[in-house]
This record gives sequence, structure tokens and C-alpha cells, in this order.
Amino acid sequence: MVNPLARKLESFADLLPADLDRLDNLCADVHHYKAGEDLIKEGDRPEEVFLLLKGWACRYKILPEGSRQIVAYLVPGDLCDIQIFILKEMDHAIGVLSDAQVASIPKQKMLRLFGESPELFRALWWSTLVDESILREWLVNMGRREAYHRIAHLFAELWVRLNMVGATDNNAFDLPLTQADLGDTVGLTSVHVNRTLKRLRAERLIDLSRGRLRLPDVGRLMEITDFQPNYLHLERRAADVQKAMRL
Amino acid sequence: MVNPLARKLESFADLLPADLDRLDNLCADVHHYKAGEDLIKEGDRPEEVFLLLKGWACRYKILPEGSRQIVAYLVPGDLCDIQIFILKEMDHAIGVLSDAQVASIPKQKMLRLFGESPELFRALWWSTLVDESILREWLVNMGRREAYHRIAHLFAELWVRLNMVGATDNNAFDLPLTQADLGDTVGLTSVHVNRTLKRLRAERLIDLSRGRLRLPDVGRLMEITDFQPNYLHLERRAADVQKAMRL
DNA sequence: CGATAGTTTGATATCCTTCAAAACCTGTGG
DNA sequence: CCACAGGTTTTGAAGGATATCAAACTATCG
Repeated sequence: MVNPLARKLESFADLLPADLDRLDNLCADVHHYKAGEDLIKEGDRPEEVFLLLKGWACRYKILPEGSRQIVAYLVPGDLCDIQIFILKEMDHAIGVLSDAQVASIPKQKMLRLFGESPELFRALWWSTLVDESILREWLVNMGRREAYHRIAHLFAELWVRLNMVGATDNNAFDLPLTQADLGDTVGLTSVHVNRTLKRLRAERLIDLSRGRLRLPDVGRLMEITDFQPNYLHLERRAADVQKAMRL
Repeated sequence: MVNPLARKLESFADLLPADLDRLDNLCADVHHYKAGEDLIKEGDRPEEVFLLLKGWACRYKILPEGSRQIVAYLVPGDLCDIQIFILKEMDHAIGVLSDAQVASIPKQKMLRLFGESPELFRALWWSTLVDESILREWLVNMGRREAYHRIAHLFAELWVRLNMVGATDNNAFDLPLTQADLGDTVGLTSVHVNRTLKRLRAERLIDLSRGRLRLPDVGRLMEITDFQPNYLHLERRAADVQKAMRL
């Protein structure tokens, strides 16, 4: 199996074999987590960087009255907390949404990597900027789109991101999320998520069951929700996405 | 006048006089903008970094049907687009909300600065991480708080951020935003913003008129909206904020 | 003082939530 | 292989929050 982080970074830069080795070297210490466990909690002071290899995780915050807002999904190839070296405390938690494999990278190892390969440093910086860009797009999604387009847009994004790391198959991918998880992501009730999924299904835009989502017509889905992939900054993959949109 | 960027960074690090000089040196090329102008548009390939010295600006996106979502406010001391060196194209625009003074910093100058002072590099990196953290909190705000708390939370945040750069006076500060601007920020109609402000006024939580916002009781405002300042990562200013909250 | 942008208010429609119950899975133990 | 338990999905009915539309009012500025 190809390292999903390497695969993702190749969307940005053409990496040397030596750098690819360095990325593999990051995955020395792999841990298994069960759905529902936390990698790290709000207020913690992390000592390591996590790299998600398999499964899904999310960044989230819990409000005092108990409600949860998911502010990011982590899919294979996603890193968390390069910022460790700079910020004192986590301002949010990271939890695992499905069973998952996670590599723990000691911060010294990470720092050494930065020193050894400026090219990798740039590529990793790129990936944090993309994360930030996704946050902005999610804000647009929540602020300006109603439930139907909001969920459609999220699915389109997930398709692109998973496709980028080779985690899609025939326009389908694993989506191990409950409707409550989805609701906590897009700012809706699980009831309303349910009714919205029903409508998307009825219009043959999605086919979701048993933790697997198929998008029978990615192009139409993207058209309907006005999905502009520019915010993912796939400099070297723009053509692939264009092609999918035309399908 | 003290350089507002220096003032902000001092919330994180204790800077040397040489570094303070370097920051002043960034402000060599100041331009004046009028309310409504854009610093940079979506799709542009920026060649310089902007530092806002006076006035307000925002990051925003326009959807195809014409609606606008503001995804960040820039206040004095805020930088935009350090990412310039990495990303090819802007995925959003930056516009000026009031008349403003903006320093243009050529990217070479910025790169040189990074090389000269690792401490400043760290501090500037910190500020980008705080920007990202603010995005996450805005997402929580939109996803999980109703209009009343949403707007109150925004005002509390703005008070802390402006206080940090010395732009508040007696719990009041300039807020040169229309109600439509506020609506585009928090995902509400200007009509509903209006009704919500009315309620906040009636409860003596705000006093807003002629572009100036006074918060008669910052502590109570923060309490009501459950404002946790941790996401601003004011390592060296935590005590000040605590004090304000108890007022 | 008139023009223009911004604010305020009212009436009505829509989207989404809440509450509650039924139906459906999926895994487990007998 | 069946029965059962717990979580998840689905559906209905009713209420609440926010949007929409339209008009009146108020600042502000040349």
C-alpha cells in the first residue's frame, strides 16, 4: 500500500525518492483506535504528530450544553497538529469516527524532517494551507447554502479528497458516519439530515447504505451544488477533477 | 504609534528590539484604500503580502447567485497571505470594509525576514495558526449557536482582538460594518441581524451607533455567549482577558 | 436640502427543529 | 437459527427561528 500522505502531497509537488522514503519512515509507530476514541482532547498539550493511515477521524468541539460541532474531517493521508511546536494547548479535540490506524510521529522526528528536506517542508505547509482553505469553504457552506446543497457539497468535497489518496472505487467510498455525525458537521439535526438524504436519493444523486456512499453522477452532483474545486489547490491534479466534473 | 503587528505578536512572544525594528521596516510602503475596494480578488496570483495598519478588511467569497460570505475579518495588525509563496491562486478575495491603510510587503522582503529571525518566523507562524483557530470557532458559531449568541460571540471576539492591538477605548471600539456586512459574516439576513441587535441593545449588552460599538459589560457578554478565549492562544495575555471577564 | 445608503418595522412564508414513536440493522448469546 | 438488545434510520405532527418582501424611517454627505 502506498503511503496516503505521499500520495496526497504528490498532488502538489513532484517528490524525490529520498523524500518518499522519509515519509514512509514517519509511519514507524502505528496504533489502532476504535470508533469513538479520542486521539487528543481539548486542553491537552500534544507531544507528537498524528498521521491518519486508515479510517476516519474528526476535529470537534463540545459546547457547554453538550452539543458537538465537527470542524474538520481527517481522512487517510491527513496529518494533525504540525502546530504542536508552536501552540501550547489544543483548542479542540480530535476523535476517531471509525476504527482507524494512526501513526504517531514524535515531534523531534518531524522537526528533523523539516531540516532535511525543504521540499517536504513546503509540501507539508501546503497541506496545512489546504486544511485552512477547507475551513473557509465549510464556513461558506454553513452560512450560505441550505441543507440540500450543503450536504451535496460536502459529499462532493469528500469524493475529491478521497479520490486524491486513492480511497475511492468506482465513484464509491466508505463513509462510516452516522446521520448524527453528518448533522454535527453541517449544522443540522440528524432528523433533517435524514430527510435531506432521502431527497438526494430520490433524485439519484447519492446511493448511501451500510457505510458506503456511491455518487452515480459526480459531475451532476458538483454542478447542482456549484462545487468549485479550486479551494483544494490541487495544482497537479486539476485535470483529473475537471474530467470527473464533465462525466 | 506602535506597529500593531508588533503589538499583536507580543501576545505570543517576547520580541527583541532588533525584531521590532524588522517589523517596522515592513511598513515602508503604505497604501490607502477606500471602503469597498479589493486588495486582491479570487483567482489572483499575489506578489506581495498585505499588512493592515488601520481600518477593517475581510476575506470573502461570492457565490454564483450573488450572495457573499465573509470568512474572516482583518483588523489592524493582521497580515494576509504569507501563503503566497506556496499557493498559486487566491481561493477567496480580500476587500476593505472601511477606509484603510495597508502596507505592501514584497515577498522577497518577507522571505528575507524569515531567514534573519527564526523567532519572528515562529511568531508569524503562530499568528496564522490563530487565524485558523478563529475559523474553527466561527464554524462552531454558525453551526451551533442561534442568532443572538452568534452575534454576541462575534462581538466578544472582536473586543478581545482589538483590545490586544490597543484599538479599544473604554470597552468601545470602531465597528465600521453595516448590518448587511454582519449578516454576511454570521450567516443571517440583515433584517434578522437588525432584530437581534435590537434585543442585545434592550438587554444592555451592547450600545452600537454611528460605527462605534460599546460593550457596557464585557464580562456578562462573554458569560452569556459562553466565550472561551482559549482559541485565540494569547499565551502571554491570558491574565488580561481573565480580568476583563470578571469585570 | 435632496440623494443615497443604511436602519427599522410589519406581515407572511419557509426551513429546520423538537418530540415521539415505529421500523430497521447488526451483532451476540442461547 | 432464533431472539433479543442497542444503536441507527425513518416517519409524522407541531412549533420555533429565520427568511422574504415591502415600506417607512433615519443618517450622512455633497
